[in-house]
Amino acid sequence: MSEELTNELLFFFNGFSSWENSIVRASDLTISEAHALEVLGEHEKMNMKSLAQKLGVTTGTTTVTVDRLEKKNFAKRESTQEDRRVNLIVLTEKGKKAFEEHHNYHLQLTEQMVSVLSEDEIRQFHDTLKKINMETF
Amino acid sequence: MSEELTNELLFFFNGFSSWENSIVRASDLTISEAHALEVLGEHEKMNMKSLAQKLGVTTGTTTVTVDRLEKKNFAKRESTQEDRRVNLIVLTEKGKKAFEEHHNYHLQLTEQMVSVLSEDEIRQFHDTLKKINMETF
DNA sequence: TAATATAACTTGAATATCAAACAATAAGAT
DNA sequence: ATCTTATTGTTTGATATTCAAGTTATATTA
Repeated sequence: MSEELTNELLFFFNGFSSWENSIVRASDLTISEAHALEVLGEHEKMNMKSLAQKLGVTTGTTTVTVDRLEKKNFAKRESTQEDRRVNLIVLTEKGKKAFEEHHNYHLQLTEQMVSVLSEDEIRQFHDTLKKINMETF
Repeated sequence: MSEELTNELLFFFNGFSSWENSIVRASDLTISEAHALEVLGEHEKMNMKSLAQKLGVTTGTTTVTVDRLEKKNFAKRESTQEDRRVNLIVLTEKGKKAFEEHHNYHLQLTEQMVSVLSEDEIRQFHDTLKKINMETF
């Protein structure tokens, strides 16, 4: 029952991961830089702690990643008056452009995935994902 | 149009990755060992090259991973008459058990995901995934 | 003010990964 | 048959990824 669905799901995740890795390797970003960029692109300003949480890694790891993003000029740290311990990370123009480009690849993958589906199937698939995301993750 | 669906997909993949990582960290396997185990558990015997391909890494990387699996007694290399360059990797009893345990977690996650869906939705979801997997990955 | 908590960084160590070079073996060509 | 080329897997050297634990600076609470 669930066995077959599980295998399809694993194949799906696996396919996505491989695709993602090959996209990233073809860019001038490393994997963790790309992951950080994906998150930062969706948020105007973000402190280290919430970025770390979103990425599912420790703040120490995030420090290293943001160091590199900063060195490569994709992002920069901004301090804030309210709490002087906090660093807000913002994307530079270069960072925003890199995010857009990366995001476009995601859009293209989505288009390719749904190209085999009918309008109805797409809608249904979207609804199902929403439900699962709300409930499970 | 595709924008929203893309975001749900990214959230979905992200949720799965985080879940997978936390499961693995709670076990006595590393991430790459677990990935190799996932593949090896589905194949009786597998040579290094095809294992590397399935994992989406180089054979050099796979050598290291299999070395550790072997050292930890989860798998072993077997040589073959037909082609003496080839190493066939097989799981030990301990490896098979670890695979089963890991796979059970996947089954549980699937159950949890579909618990919000109707019978019809589950069938539809399954069909859609099959189509996408066939076409895209 | 003193004690405690929090945000981010640093350090040291283990893993993960790649590209390139290498060794052993197989397959194909002349 | 032997010479050349291709393939399988390992090794090497380098970089990247990550964590846990400890540190520093700043906030919050008692």
